[in-house]
Amino acid sequence: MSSALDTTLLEGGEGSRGEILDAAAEAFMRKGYAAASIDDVSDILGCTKGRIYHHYRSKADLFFDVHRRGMQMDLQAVRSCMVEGRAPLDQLFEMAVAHLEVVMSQIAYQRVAVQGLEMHLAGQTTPEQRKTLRAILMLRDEYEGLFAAEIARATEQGALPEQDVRLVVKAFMGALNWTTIWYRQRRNQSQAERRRIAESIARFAVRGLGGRP
Amino acid sequence: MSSALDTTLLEGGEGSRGEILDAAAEAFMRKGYAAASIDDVSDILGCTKGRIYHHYRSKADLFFDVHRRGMQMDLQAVRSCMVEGRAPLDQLFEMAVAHLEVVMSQIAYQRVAVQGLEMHLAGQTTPEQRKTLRAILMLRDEYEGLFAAEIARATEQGALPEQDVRLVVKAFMGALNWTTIWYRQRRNQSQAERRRIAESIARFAVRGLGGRP
DNA sequence: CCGGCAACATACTACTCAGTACGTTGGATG
DNA sequence: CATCCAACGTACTGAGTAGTATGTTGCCGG
Repeated sequence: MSSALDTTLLEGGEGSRGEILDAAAEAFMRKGYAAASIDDVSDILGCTKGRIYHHYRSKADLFFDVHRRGMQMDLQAVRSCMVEGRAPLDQLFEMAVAHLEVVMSQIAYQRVAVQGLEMHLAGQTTPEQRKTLRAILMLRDEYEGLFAAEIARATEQGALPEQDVRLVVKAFMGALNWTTIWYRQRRNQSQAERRRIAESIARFAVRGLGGRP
Repeated sequence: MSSALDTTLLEGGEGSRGEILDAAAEAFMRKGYAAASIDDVSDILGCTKGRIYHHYRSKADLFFDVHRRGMQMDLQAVRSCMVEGRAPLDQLFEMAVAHLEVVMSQIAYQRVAVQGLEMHLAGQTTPEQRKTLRAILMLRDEYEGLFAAEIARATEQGALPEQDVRLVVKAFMGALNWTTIWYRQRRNQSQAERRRIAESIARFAVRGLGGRP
């Protein structure tokens, strides 16, 4: 007898809601938010719009849920790889690798998350939806803050040169997140190969900050 | 008595076509390709669709022209900053700065160019349009190739460690192009301030390759 | 065994918007 | 001064789609 209103919980991935989220992520990735229709999503699932509108009040709400889920994936992966006492630069490297592995394994959700970020400018939303969007973007700020804090720690310890953290963290995230744009899933691509890609990009990002290789 | 069919020339910026291009870049930046309507473009110009369809056969053609123009801006700026005999890492730094200054000064065109890149996956185009899109994406490959070649040169000279150039050039471009997503034009933002931002990001990118600061 | 509700499907409506067909005008040309 | 055409404006159509109103079904508790 689970509550039918726990939209904010992270059950996405199980049950009917989870299937809808996966299909929506796929559809939004392929065509983008505006071009993807609700019928596209239901076609992927082999059902009709009725099912989707039974669970979500609007297309925007569905999109936001996919976006939020993508951010939660990032947050969980990166948080769980953070350990006390590790050198900040090593920590940053591991965080970057963790982020990249989420990007490559959950490319649909991650591309949607980037779309949501771009959508920020286009104010094509109702006031209530803007509130929701704000909340998700705060999740993103919090996420970026994890990296920024680690950069600041490294700087305090003298492992990085003094610099504008607000600025370089953008470049840092850019080097990582650009992967959502060029990366394509290959068949027979081993876990090890993805790991190699993640480490290469992560090494680039940490070196970019001024960390010695 | 200028030819009325020289669509491929880079006259965009002058005359009626140039105004349409500017307005289209603005509209596509604000709402994205799918969400922006031709009427949005004509509203910006204070005219009607008639004017636009007199110059462009379809919305996609207009978008492609904006995309192409954006790439031409990049190519011109970067090519004109390349000089013979300069050390590859210095060259890369200057190229990155040039790219970033185009991004910040022509944010609309550059955001559209990134959209066009993302659109590649979504095959929402006719066969003829796909051909056009291919041609523009080849422009982009050529552009990326300028950076890749310089990275290879630096590696040959021992200024950079051996690494997967195909991969790191993606991270390099990512650090630069991510600027199209977070950068916002500020009033009273001096040319010097923009220069400082460009140099910070460029320094990050070159360092990421393994170049000594 | 029966009422009730969650979880859908079906069948619509209203609206946006790309593209078109055609009218209008002003200036260059002869 | 008549003609012609580029450069628009006006008015319309058709297709696609978000959202809704209303069935239908199967399961679950009493």
